[in-house]
Amino acid sequence: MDKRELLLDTALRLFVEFGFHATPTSKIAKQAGIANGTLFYFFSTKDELIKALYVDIKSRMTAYILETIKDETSLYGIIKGYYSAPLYWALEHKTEFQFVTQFSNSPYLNQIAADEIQKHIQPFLDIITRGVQEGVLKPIDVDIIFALIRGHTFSINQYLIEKPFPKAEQDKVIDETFYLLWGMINNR
Amino acid sequence: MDKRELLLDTALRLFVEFGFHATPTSKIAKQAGIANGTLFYFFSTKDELIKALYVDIKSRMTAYILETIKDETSLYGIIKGYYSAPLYWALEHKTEFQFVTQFSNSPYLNQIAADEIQKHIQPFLDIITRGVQEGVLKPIDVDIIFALIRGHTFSINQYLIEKPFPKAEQDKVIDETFYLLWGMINNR
DNA sequence: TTAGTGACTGACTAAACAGTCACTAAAATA
DNA sequence: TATTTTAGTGACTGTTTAGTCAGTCACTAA
Repeated sequence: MDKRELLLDTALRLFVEFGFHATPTSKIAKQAGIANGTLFYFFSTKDELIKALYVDIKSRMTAYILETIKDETSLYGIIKGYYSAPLYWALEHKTEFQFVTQFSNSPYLNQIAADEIQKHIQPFLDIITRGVQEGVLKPIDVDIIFALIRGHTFSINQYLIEKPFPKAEQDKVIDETFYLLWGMINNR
Repeated sequence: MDKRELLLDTALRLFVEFGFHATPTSKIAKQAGIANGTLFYFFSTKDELIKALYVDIKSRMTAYILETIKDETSLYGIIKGYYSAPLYWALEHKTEFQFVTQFSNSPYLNQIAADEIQKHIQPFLDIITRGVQEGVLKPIDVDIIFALIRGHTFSINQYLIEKPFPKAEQDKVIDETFYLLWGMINNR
């Protein structure tokens, strides 16, 4: 791991544990075993570091999701992937997921360009639109369906964090909650 | 509005706009037109102010929800109330709701005693438990049902913020999304 | 009328902070 | 080999910060 990565990794853990306000750059550098000035060599300001961390994590998560669904052909399979892949990723990357949640619900999110966010969700919106057009999904506003699926993911992630299960049971929870979700949006 | 309230109100708006890290106590006092020292007369530290604000808002929201559902007798009505009342409250108190969201997803939440949180949600958990026992709700883990309802509320709140509708249409969205939610958890 | 109280003030301070800068050591390029 | 670029250092600084404190003032009640 090079020093830039090491800084990002250390910052991640400190931000999640103490919050942005209570994590000085000096503490990040010290804990990473890297000189103070090096942090500012890689990131011009503390805010830049925070934003870079978000973009970095977000793109890794997106890559994982796209990799997971790449062989799915049915709408059902793709939507299930978009629901469950983030959950599996979150279980393996708890701190990262928590950071993204923290960041997304803070005023920092406004500092990320709208199209940077849009580009991550657009493919999924297209899929939902197709689902509605083909009559597989209920004829509801696409943004509502999107919000519901995403909300479902966050809810169940929260549930799985608060009640840690063995792996096999986790899979069962994810499967069964998708079944509930699918029942809600699917056009029977 | 007395000075304590004025400070809380000013802090609320600044925290939501700039975040905890970028809102110094001096800025809060100045913007409220109150002396610096007065802030520390009412709140011993900045952290205390932040926590007091959370507790204050949370209890006002809970009071509103309980008031809304107090005459409901059916499980259907109560659960609908627990879903929709926060949404109506959030629409009238956007900044407050955003603050609670921001706070809840930050490490500050850990500083709030677990039983302080529990006391707000316990009555609702009891209702859900009754619903499952009576066979009105699907036989699923009560905490899952709770997580799903709460997640639904957050999702639709987000949707309503991003797509502002006229009042009549808002009501329609809330009603129809509750219908979807009810279909998912109700034991047909 | 005096003594006390609680709300409130704003100048002040010590510590902490983000960010700078002059400097190296090593690697890439010429 | 000589020169430039890149990665990295850590002591330093100017500013900002949370929090303090000595004191004012309106009011109360004995």
